[in-house]
Amino acid sequence: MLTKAERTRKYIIERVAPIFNKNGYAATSMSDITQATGLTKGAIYGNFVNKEEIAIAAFNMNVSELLGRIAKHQEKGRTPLEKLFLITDFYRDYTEHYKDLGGCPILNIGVDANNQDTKLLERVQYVIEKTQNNIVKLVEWAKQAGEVFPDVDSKKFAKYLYTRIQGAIFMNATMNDISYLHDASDDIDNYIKRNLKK
Amino acid sequence: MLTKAERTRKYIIERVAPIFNKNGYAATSMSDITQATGLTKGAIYGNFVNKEEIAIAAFNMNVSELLGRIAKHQEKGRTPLEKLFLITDFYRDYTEHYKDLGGCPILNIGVDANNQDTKLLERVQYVIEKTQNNIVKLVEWAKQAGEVFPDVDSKKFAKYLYTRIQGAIFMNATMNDISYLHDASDDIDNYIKRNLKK
DNA sequence: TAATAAATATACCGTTTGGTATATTTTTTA
DNA sequence: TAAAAAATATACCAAACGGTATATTTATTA
Repeated sequence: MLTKAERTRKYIIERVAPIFNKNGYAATSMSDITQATGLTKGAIYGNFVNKEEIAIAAFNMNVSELLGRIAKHQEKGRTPLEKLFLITDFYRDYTEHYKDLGGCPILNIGVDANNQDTKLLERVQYVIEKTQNNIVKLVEWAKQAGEVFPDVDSKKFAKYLYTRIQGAIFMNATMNDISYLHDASDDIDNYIKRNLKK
Repeated sequence: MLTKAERTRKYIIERVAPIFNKNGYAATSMSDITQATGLTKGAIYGNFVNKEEIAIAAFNMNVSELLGRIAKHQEKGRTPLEKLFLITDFYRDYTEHYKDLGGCPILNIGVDANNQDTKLLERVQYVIEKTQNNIVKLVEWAKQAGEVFPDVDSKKFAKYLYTRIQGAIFMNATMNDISYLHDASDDIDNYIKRNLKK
């Protein structure tokens, strides 16, 4: 069983994660945090050394939540290629996830932490690298399964997929227009069908 | 000739624009502004009603500077198709411009102003809309010039181009890797050659 | 160049900031 | 259930926040 402090810590992060994601680091104040949690500064600083640690924990939670949802969505597919298509499929109704997470943590914190917070930026970079590697693994698996041409540059494809989606996420968020995500998903699907699929 | 106030106003904006672009609204303080300009609060508030007005003026300057550079780069081309290719060509060494502007104002302020500042967000949306319309006009011109197939969906293409580039700008900024921009430019060029060009 | 107007500097305002020392309460252990 | 430990609340800190009233300086006009 979790200790009281562990439960409180988790509770704080859950409550605060969407706020940091929406507002960014500087625009999220300690009083925002006490207000959202109903706790006092004593409780907050008893569980975190400073504001930055809360922001990092919040980002980590947002990311694991997002990646968890993608992984769950991918369970519908059996073959690696099916799982690949389920990534773009996930982002087709990203707005739903967008709402309760308070936006895309990679985009929001990536931009927010740039020139501001080294630790946070390094975490963002790590997550992007890791996510791209997962796509690489999927493509390599698809090669072995004979679903994809063996000469495909899986790293280059992973970067393409990720970048195409992130651009669409930004445009969707800024222009409040879901079609950017739909078009991106369609594009990537067509790319796979034309250039990867045997 | 400009009045003293007009010169000061311009000077303040020039000095402050990259700071707002890098740090975002909340993380840029009035003391950052007085420090960067060497002026006092009296001088600042004599020329602007509040911090938000400075931020908007800074964004406007960053955008017109960026769009001005693109327009200048496009002057090298004569036909509409040449001018289209010069857009992607511009972004191939965007890092250079990235440095002295303090990043891409559309990306940075688009993300920063979301959920934070309505006026700024509306300005970002307006600029995106306008920029996309410029691409639409260019494609329509290319159609009339017989360089591009008449059945091309110019609006959809403009959205694609813009989104593909913005994604690459984000990835370039976050991962500090120029290859994202190179690949994006190459992709778009190939797309034009395969789907637009007669 | 003297008077007027415009622009900038100074000194201050109340509020909020992130953070902390300590008192109190709650949970755990014996 | 009593004592010890852990967790939370209270009350406070100096510094920084955005903003303003007014004094001083600099430009402009006559």
